[in-house]
Amino acid sequence: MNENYDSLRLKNQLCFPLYAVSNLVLRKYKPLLDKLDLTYTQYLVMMVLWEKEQASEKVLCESLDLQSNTLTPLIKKLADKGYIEKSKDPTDGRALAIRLTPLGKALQDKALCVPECMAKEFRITPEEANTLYRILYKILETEKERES
Amino acid sequence: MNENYDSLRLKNQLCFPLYAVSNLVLRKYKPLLDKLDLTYTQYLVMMVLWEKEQASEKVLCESLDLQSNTLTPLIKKLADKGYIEKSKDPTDGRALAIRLTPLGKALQDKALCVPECMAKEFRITPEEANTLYRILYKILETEKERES
DNA sequence: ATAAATTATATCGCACGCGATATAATTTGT
DNA sequence: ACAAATTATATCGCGTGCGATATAATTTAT
Repeated sequence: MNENYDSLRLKNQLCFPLYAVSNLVLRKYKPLLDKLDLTYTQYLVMMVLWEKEQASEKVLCESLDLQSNTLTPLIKKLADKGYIEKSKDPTDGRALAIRLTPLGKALQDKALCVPECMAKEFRITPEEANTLYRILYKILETEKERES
Repeated sequence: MNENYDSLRLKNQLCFPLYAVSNLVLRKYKPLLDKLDLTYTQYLVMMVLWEKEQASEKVLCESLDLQSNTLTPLIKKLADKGYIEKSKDPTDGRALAIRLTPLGKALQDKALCVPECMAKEFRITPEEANTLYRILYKILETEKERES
């Protein structure tokens, strides 16, 4: 191992702490979300629906930067749990109209403690949190521009 | 949806851009790593071994913040590909001694282009990259202190 | 009008991550 | 010395993510 390979040292990767922190955050959420019978990704879907009340699968895919091969089975699981219901969009026979059930709507109240609890889990300053947020969204938005 | 639920809006989560960027980065690495017959996590393991030449599974777990249920099968796959070899540590019968094969060592040269290519993928400034790196490692290290 | 292209959703297979648990080897406590 | 506790690795089951591909409905092009 000489300095020619410095670029391959774990400590010189930006991707690794990103990956490790992402895993860490998912582990932290898990016990909280277990109480709501939600996985992390299911929680994200529910967040979109708590805001929008109604959405197609396509809208969920775009909102969460995921694809149908991830969301199709996940939506089925949320429907099986009774949190959402699927129907056909009458204006476009290809599209799903995904809506919250009363049970799914009620879950929002139980979820209010989740952001509260998570805020206590990470000891970074509000400035650091803001900076992190801003840089991460810059990466996401740069990518969206590139795709179009 | 009223302001009482603002904390549950997707845009107010820090976890979501973290998760989305992490997924994005993995997607970006994939075509590059396919050429080396490595997955992303396998690449991380190889990076540790390129630096250390020899490591136990425990060392790999600690280095990558992963557990044996993830790494045991992954190590087996790397061994099946001929990149590493497993033997018993003679000083501790429980531990594995994991070492690079010549093929695994040679792979490092083919991997040199990976950080190069990835650097071009993300249009953030060096300052932003540094800031991101520093905050992410702060989160990881705060967590390690808390565990101990 | 209708064939071709596009779009929205669905299916399949593979490789993780991780909670839970099991097994084998070593260390600790008395 | 030896039973109990700890440690290192392994196994199992589940839920993603995603590349590849399929299917059905809509839009586009001529």
